Amino acid sequence: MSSSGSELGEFDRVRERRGGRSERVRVAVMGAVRQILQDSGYGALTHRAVAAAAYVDNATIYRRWPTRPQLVSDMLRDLSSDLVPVPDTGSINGDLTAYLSSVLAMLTTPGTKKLAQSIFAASIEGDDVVAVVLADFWQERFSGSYKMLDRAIGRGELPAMLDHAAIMDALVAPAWFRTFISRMPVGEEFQKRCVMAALAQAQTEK
Amino acid sequence: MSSSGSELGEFDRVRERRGGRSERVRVAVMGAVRQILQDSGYGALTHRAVAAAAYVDNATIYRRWPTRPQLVSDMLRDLSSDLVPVPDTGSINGDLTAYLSSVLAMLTTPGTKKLAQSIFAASIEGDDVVAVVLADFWQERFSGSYKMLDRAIGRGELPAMLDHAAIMDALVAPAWFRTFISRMPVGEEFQKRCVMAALAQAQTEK
DNA sequence: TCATTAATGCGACAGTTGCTGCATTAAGGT
DNA sequence: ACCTTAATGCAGCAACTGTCGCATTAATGA
Repeated sequence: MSSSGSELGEFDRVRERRGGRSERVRVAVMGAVRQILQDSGYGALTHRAVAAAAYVDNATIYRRWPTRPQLVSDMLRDLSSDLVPVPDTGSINGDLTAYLSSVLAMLTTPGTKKLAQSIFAASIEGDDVVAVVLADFWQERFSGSYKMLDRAIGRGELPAMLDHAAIMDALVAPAWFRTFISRMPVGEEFQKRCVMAALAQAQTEK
Repeated sequence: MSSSGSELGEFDRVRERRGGRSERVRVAVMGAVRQILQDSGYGALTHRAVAAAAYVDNATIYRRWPTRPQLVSDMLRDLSSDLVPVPDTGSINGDLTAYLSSVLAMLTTPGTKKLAQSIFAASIEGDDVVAVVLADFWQERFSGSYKMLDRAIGRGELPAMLDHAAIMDALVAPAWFRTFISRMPVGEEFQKRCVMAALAQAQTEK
C-alpha cells in the first residue's frame, strides 16, 4: 500500500520541506509583501511585483499563495504586535488614552495606514477561509488589550463584571469608522471623547 | 475665433447631450452596476460585465466611467436613501433603536451588505477624487440622521448643545466595525448596548 | 555521503483587461 | 426638416494575469 517505510496513516504523507530554501523564500516574500503594502498600498500588490521584490519566480508565489488575500493574511501572522502595544501606565484612564493614541497613530501614519487598509481590502476580497484567519488575528489582538482592563479590575478601578468587547468597541470602533468609512477627521477632542465613552461603558455593569 | 455662434466664454463649450440615448445608457449602466454588486460583489464588477448586463458596448463604459470606483461612486448618487430610513417614532430611544436596527438589517442582508462592502472597497481602491464623492455621500447620510436628534432636542429629551457626530459614532460605528473589521457577531444585546451608549453620549454636554 | 523528491526557476500559453481609431447613429439647435 | 457633432458601436491591439509543463536545484532521511 504505502510506498513509504514509515506508517503514519492510510495515505502517503507528502513530506513538506519547511526549512532551508523554502523558509528563506517565505521570509523574503513576506517582507516584500509588507514593503509593497506600506509603500504603495493594496492595489500594487501583484504576484509578479512581489516576486520581483523578493527575487523569487512568480510561479512560486502563485503556487504557495494562490490569491492576494492569502498573501496578506499570511503576512499578518508575522506582523509583530508592536504596531499597537498594550500600555501599562498604572491607571485605566492612562491606559485607554495611550492605547487609543497608538491606534490613531497607526491609522494616521501613511505606511501603517496603508497596511491596515490592505487588511481591510483583503478581508473584503478574500474568501471565507481567509476571513477565518483574519478573525483570529483580531481575536488575538483584542485578547491582548483585555489584559489592560483586567489590570484595572485588579486595582479596583473597574467593576469585576465587564463586557470587555463593549469597552473596546467604544474606544476604537469610532476611530476605524471615521478613518475608513465616514472619513471624518480624528482630532484631539475626538480622542478624549472616545476615552470618556469607553470609561462610561466600563462603569456600566454587564 | 469661436466656430460656434453662441458666445458663452473664451473657449468653445462642449455641448453635452444629457437626454435621449445617453440618459438611457446611464440608467441602464447604473442599474447593472447595482445588480452586479448586490448579486456577486465588488470583485465581479468588470467593465465588460457591466456592459453585457446593460446591453451597452464596453468602450462606452470605459469612456464615461474610466475606473471601477467611479462606477460605484456614481451609483451612490442614484441610491435612494430608503436603505436606511430616518425614523420618527416620537421618542429618542425609539428613534435610535429603529435607526440602528435598519443599519444592522442593511449590514446583515446579503445583497445590501455586498453593496456596503463595495462602497468600502471602492473608497480604498479609488483615487482622491472619488474619496471626495464618498465623503459627500456620508455627510448627506449623516445630516439626515441629525434631524432625528434635533427633534429630540425640540421635545426636550436631549440637551441643546449636542455633538451630533459623537452620538452617531457611538450608535453605528461599532456595527460597521464588527461587520467589516473585527468580524465579531452583532446580536440582540449588542444592539441594545449601542443604543444605551449613544443615549449616554447624548446626555453628555458638549 | 548518497538517493529521493519537494520546491524552485524558466519559458510559454490562453484568457482578461484597459484602451484606441474609425464608421455609424441620433440628440439638440436652427 | 435639416445640419452639426456628441455619443455610441465595432473591431482590434498591447499589456497584464493566472496557469502549466519541464528542467534544475537542494532539503531531508537513510
